[in-house]
Amino acid sequence: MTAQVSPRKAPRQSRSLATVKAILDATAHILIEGGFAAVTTNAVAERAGVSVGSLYQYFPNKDALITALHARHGEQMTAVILRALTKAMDATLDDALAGLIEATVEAHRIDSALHCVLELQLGAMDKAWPEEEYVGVMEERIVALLAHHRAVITTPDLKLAAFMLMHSAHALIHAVVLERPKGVSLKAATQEIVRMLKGYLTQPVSA
Amino acid sequence: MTAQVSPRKAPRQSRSLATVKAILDATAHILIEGGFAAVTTNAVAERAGVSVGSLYQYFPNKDALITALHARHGEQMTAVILRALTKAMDATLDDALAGLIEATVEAHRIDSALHCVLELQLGAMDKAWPEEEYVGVMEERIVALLAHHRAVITTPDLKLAAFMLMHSAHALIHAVVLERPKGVSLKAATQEIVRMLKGYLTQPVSA
Amino acid sequence: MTAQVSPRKAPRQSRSLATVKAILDATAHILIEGGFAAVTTNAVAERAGVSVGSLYQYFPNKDALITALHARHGEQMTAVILRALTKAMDATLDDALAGLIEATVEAHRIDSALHCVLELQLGAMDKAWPEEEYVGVMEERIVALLAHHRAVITTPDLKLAAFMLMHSAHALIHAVVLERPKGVSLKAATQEIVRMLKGYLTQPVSA
Amino acid sequence: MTAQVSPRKAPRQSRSLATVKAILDATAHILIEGGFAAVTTNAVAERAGVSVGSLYQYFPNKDALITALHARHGEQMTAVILRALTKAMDATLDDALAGLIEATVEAHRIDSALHCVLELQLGAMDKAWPEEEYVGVMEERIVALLAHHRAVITTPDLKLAAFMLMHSAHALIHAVVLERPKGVSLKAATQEIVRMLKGYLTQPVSA
DNA sequence: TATGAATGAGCCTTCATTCAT
DNA sequence: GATGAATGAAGGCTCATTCAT
Repeated sequence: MTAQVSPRKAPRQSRSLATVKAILDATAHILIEGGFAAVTTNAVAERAGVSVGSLYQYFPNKDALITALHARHGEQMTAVILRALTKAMDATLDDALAGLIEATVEAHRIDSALHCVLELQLGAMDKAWPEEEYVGVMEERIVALLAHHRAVITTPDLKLAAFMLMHSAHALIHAVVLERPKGVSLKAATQEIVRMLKGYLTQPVSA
Repeated sequence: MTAQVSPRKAPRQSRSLATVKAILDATAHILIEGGFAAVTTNAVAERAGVSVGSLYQYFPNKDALITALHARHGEQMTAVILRALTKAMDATLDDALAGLIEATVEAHRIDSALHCVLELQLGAMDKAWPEEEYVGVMEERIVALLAHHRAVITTPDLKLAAFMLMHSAHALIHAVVLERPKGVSLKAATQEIVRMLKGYLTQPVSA
Repeated sequence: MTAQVSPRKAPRQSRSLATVKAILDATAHILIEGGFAAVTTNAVAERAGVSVGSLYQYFPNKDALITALHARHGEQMTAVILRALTKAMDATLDDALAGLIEATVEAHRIDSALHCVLELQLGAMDKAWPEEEYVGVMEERIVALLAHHRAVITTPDLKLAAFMLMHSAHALIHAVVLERPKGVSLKAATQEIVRMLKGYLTQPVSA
Repeated sequence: MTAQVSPRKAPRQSRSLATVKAILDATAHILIEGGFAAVTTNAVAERAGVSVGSLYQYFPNKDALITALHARHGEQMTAVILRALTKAMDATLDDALAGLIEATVEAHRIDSALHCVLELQLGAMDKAWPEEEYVGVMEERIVALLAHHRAVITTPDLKLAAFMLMHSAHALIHAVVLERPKGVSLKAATQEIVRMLKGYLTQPVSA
């Protein structure tokens, strides 16, 4: 994002970027360790090694802090998944699903603690990040993917199928990453999810 | 829940019960209307028609209030679902799944607003309700149900299957109750969930 | 205002009244000593001998504090002046003016320091007290008084005359109370004001 | 004010002067538009088109800023009035008074908004401008003027008369410029003030 | 000299909790 | 037991002022 052409001006810019990063990282840490209630502007500033004043130079208020963190995290995850979606277009349905789930699992492992806390605690604010926008994009892409494999899919309504896929997969991946039952490997669990989705999509019509 | 036979003691006890109920109801209302931030002990007490002092007679602190509400809600939901589980033991797998999902959907509709808020905003506290205990019980019962239908189920690991079932069903029911895609009836959505689960459990092994 | 019939409940009420009074008095003291900038809610509460919390039990915010002080002061002053105006209706023009000015001087001496600070510093807020209401009433009463003495007054426009009277008298009284020139007694100054007003009202038309 | 002949040094000096002017102008604008509370050093600097750092190069602190603005404004007004006073020495008492009042009215109209805000909100600081010095000078000049017309003035104490004149005239002009009663023209109001002062100064002794 | 990011003391306000009545 | 006024710690945020560049 930052073209490093002018070596003279870069430090300035990167100082700001570094500060913003430090603040968001501090927010994430405190959010994970102490929950939403522990995220105070003073605590964040202190942990980030800056003054409250600086925090307010980059974020207009406390909510913006959480929102920005959410956005950053969401973008990271979305990027991973969308990349997988793109790749999936050139594969068999089996491989597409497997690639997608594996990528999503991977995305969730990036910062699973943060992901969990954000998902659980962000409702405490009047939803701020345009999550739905990204979700909408993903839904469309998944519908496209399914349409691409229309031939082998028995489910009639692809949009409904995408809805079912997204929600069940998300919940399962969450559960698997955070509280996988003993004795089950992450790999096995991932395969089981793929198996479930595959079964759902290609289920004999009469069933 | 506790039928008091003695006419002398009942009023006292029921007074307390009534007050506790009023307080929890008030908490629920405020939580739904104004979110977690709106739940202040004073607001709850006022809405419940009692003094803050009285609130502190029944709940040692604010967290206990939320925890109790959570517990009450959880018990209500669990009761509905466990009842369905019991009934399901005497039905075909299809009917068992249908009954279970329908019951869960129904349970979510009891007080979906509260359920949503609790699930979304309760992470804000260090999880207090012994949710896992109930979840554990339910998991066991589901495993038992699956075992009962072992013959028609192709999934080898029933514990893993129960895990998959619970999480995907929960997420889907949530999504369906709260943000069902346009053009899809609640009934259709419910049937689709059943179809998915059935497909998963009875999927041809080779697939 | 507070009918002291029930000796049981009175203490409660008077406790509140006493607290409110203490808070307003503290505000006045701090305002006089340190100016508007020194009036912080914490400082006021401390000086009043109560907690900030209590301050906020009686005043919704800092501005309300200043507004209330202004109102209390304004009411005190207005009462004194209106009483003099009533008396003045039954006197000669000379005595009426003298009585009025003397009463106003007296009113300004009630708490001249506070009066001064309020007048100077209240513009700092978006005018809160309905001062204009009282001023309007006074203006009407003065016009009435002048009309009563119409015979000896040469100024044609009584409303304009009232305007001139009020503003010049107010400014002069202020100046006289706060920074009377050396060698001039308060009494002499007061008489001089009366003389000026009398001269204005009864000035020969040709002049 | 300081004409710089040297073409080499002038730019420097005038740069400073221009900057100071810009800063004071910005302060005035903000003070008028947003009141005392809106005057922050950052806001002033931004509006003036300079950095806060530069602001602090010319003014040691915020108070100095306000003080300087007050001084500048006071000097402008005083200049206008003193000029009128000088002219008035060569006129009849009537013309002298009329000229003086008209000049003062004019002076108040130069920047009545600023004048108003300064007068109202400046009490918020520990009066900083040596207003009294200027006031003292004016008082002396007015006494001189009155002495010049001693023959037609019946008021015995000229110093007291000057005091009365200044304060009543100032208050009336203020009132007239800012809240003149409906139906009264500025000219008529000005004449009425002159009439009042004339009446006061030349009032028959017995009255 | 000019700049403006950084600082941090301190302000207003809220709210969980207590305790005298 | 019930009450609710009182408490005061703590949080979000502002802004005068400084100082490295």
